Amino acid sequence: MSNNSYDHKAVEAKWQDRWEKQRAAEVDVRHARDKYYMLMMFPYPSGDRLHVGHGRNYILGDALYRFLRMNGKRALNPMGWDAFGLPAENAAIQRGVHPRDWTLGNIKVMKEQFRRWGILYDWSKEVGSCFPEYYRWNQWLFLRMLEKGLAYKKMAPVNWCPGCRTVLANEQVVDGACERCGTPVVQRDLEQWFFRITDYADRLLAGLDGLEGWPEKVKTMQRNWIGRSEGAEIHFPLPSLKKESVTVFTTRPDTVHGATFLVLAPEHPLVPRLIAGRSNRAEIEAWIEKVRNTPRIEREGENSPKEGLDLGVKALNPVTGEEIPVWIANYVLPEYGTGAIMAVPAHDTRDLAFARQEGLAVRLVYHPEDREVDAATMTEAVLHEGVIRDAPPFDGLRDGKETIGRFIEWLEEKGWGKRRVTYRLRDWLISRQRYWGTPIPVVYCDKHGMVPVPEDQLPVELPYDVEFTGREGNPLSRSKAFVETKCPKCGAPARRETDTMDTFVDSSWYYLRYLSPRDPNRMFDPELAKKWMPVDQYIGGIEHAILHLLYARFICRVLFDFGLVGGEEPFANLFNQGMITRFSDKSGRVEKMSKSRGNTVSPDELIEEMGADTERVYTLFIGPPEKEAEWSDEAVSGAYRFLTRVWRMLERLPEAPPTAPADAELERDRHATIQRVTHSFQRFSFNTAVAALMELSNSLSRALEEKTASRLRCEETFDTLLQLLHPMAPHITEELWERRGYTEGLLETSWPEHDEAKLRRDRIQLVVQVDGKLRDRVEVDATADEREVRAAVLASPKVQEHLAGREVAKAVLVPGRLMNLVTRKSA
RNA sequence: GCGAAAGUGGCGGAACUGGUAUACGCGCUAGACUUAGGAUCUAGUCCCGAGAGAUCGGGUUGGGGGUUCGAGUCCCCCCUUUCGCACCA
Repeated sequence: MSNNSYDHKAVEAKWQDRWEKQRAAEVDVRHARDKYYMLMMFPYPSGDRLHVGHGRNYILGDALYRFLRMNGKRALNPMGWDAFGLPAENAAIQRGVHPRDWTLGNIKVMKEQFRRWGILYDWSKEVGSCFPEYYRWNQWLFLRMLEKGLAYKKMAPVNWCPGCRTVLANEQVVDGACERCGTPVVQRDLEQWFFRITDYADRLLAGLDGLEGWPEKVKTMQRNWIGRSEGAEIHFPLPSLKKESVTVFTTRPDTVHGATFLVLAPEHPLVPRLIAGRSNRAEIEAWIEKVRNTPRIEREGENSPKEGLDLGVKALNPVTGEEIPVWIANYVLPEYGTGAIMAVPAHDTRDLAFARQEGLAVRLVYHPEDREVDAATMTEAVLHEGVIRDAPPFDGLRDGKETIGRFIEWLEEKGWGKRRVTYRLRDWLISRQRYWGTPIPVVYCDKHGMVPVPEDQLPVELPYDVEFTGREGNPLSRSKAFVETKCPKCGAPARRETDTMDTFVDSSWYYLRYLSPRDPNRMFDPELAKKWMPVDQYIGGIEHAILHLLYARFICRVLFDFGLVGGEEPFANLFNQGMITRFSDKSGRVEKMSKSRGNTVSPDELIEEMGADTERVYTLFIGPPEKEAEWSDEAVSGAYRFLTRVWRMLERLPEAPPTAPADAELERDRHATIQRVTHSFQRFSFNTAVAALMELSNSLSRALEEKTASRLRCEETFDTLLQLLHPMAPHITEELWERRGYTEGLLETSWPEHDEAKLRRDRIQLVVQVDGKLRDRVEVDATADEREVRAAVLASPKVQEHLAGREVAKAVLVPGRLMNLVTRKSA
């Protein structure tokens, strides 16, 4: 590196090496003077090559980390791997590589990429969810939750491929068929494990209000996902089943007398009994089976037709005493509410559509004393047709919630129903019929049934020696060595559970493990957790807005209830960076950068050609980080040119004269830039920070060119430029800093502070407006009072010209900025 | 349909609490240095009109209205785009 041209390859290799050797980011969590906990999302080491779009997340985080470091915060910035998952198992089936080897290989590749981006992680805290030292604590957590009734088993449908005789993930089902063999997929009920997240629905909802450091967007998405709705459940007796009744949930109990039929989900538990003696039973069952096997996406789709069958059974509307038909239909979902609805066609568009289609009665509910029927609550179509109009038997029905509340009380008095809140949120299904995940630590014994694995027998390790065919179910269930075990209670031969856990279990508590990654005795250290939690800054993609972030909030509350963490919320501040897009030749559109769309840019080639610093600066400069940004191949060179100019400036510094007239001007620019860049960093506005630094570089370049600043001033400005630029372009700045003769690295320097006094000018430019229009600029003393300013303004010939003799009715002075003369008499 | 965010030059985008709209960069144009350059440097670059010229006048932040001395920014209506959710009873 003896020559003077900018050899980015040599510079970057040198500093990446040095940071690695110095282990530049390590923090002793026990002695951290200045707690600041940063978190990048827990990446999945997929086999796909990383592209520059992925880089945005990490580059942004690293810029922030370096900024914090220079501001005296020894931030904790760990990285680890969400290493379990489906792609590893697919790779094993397709390429015969063991999931573990495949995953470890990918981790290596990704770490190397991080190194080449110049990103500093605290690798002494590295964790990987596929290692027994990590996943044993998933198992431990599971056992604790089982103990508290937060983990339980129930029947739930899975996608089943009869061809491969195996369970498929939703993404493996293409157009209702198995992606591998093309056999139509059917729904099959299996007993599966769940976490009772619905018990925490209200707390998860309430907690969102306190999360001031989260984007509104994400909070709204979580609120909608939880989907709390208030209403009532109402019982409709079934005369044919004696004491049984159908319980429905409704948000509009006040319309119950308009209920002209009931609709049950085909999966509703009462259905088999209702059709027990019927002649067309077989026909109905076949139809139910067909609906059940309709892929969920299709069944829930907006445009899929409503289909239903009359069960030929009657139910009693408790309020009207009328007998109404009971139907089953595909548009009623078993998971929501009670899996049954009262259909009020006059007040619900879906019920109306169905009633029309099937020729069912429509009854409008209104009160005789209401002059106008509440049109908003009623389907418009009803108004145009003859329908039965009926007054409710209860005279409290008017507008609004209060009425509904009183109505529910009335229902409760009569014993016909009661208040109820339901959630869209369902319990978290954690069972996966897969090999590559955390084994669920329970054993089945003929005598004792399901027996939890005792804590001292953890971890239940995944066997390595397993065969991957993609057929005949879970590979784990074919491993004799794994399945065959002894009952922990009686020692009799028993079978292990072969379901493994959803990887969202792994990622819902990893931030706690970073604090004591090698602790063999505990999931994490509660003392350290209390000290470091919540995470101060979490950075990641919007794609995790709901599932991951909701599960992590849930598990944090569970751990809080266990007394292991000090707060219910894991992440105080959340930042979601936008995606990088690029024009795709395939589709002819600008789209999210991805391998399948063929519009990726490889960091390898870019780094080879222009360097990691160029990629970093461009990525930060491209636009506001929370928004999407379109990658432009040409614009990248702007960042490269900027860095080259900075590089060349070093050898131009000696050209500056010992003393110079406009010293103060450059000094003001320097301080203004410090202020702007610092402020930009605090707002995550990296694009404007880069712009400000380009401006300072331009100013310095001009000063050198025109010899208007002294040598010392130029050197000082250059040094500041290097410091401010360091978080974005760490390699080149460290190299130049060293060449400037400093022995201490830039990371160890403290972030420059601006001096208000240096920003002040003796004379300032003031904008002059006449009736709000810009007419002139005048120079006045910075200390001038209103009278003096006014005198200076009126002295301007241009102003006089535009006043054209009119009288000034009012003069508005914005100190330091402008004066507006208002004439406004005749106008 | 419901919810959220956003519309500024040829392009990506600046403009902190209302106060010089278009910073910075890309692209483009002209010139310089070059055997050459997709290298580098210099100058110019929102639109319309006037002027040889420095300059001068007018207009412009999706459209319309309002508040204000003053609106890209605040309020109301409309249009468009993007994202999220959805047979949720």
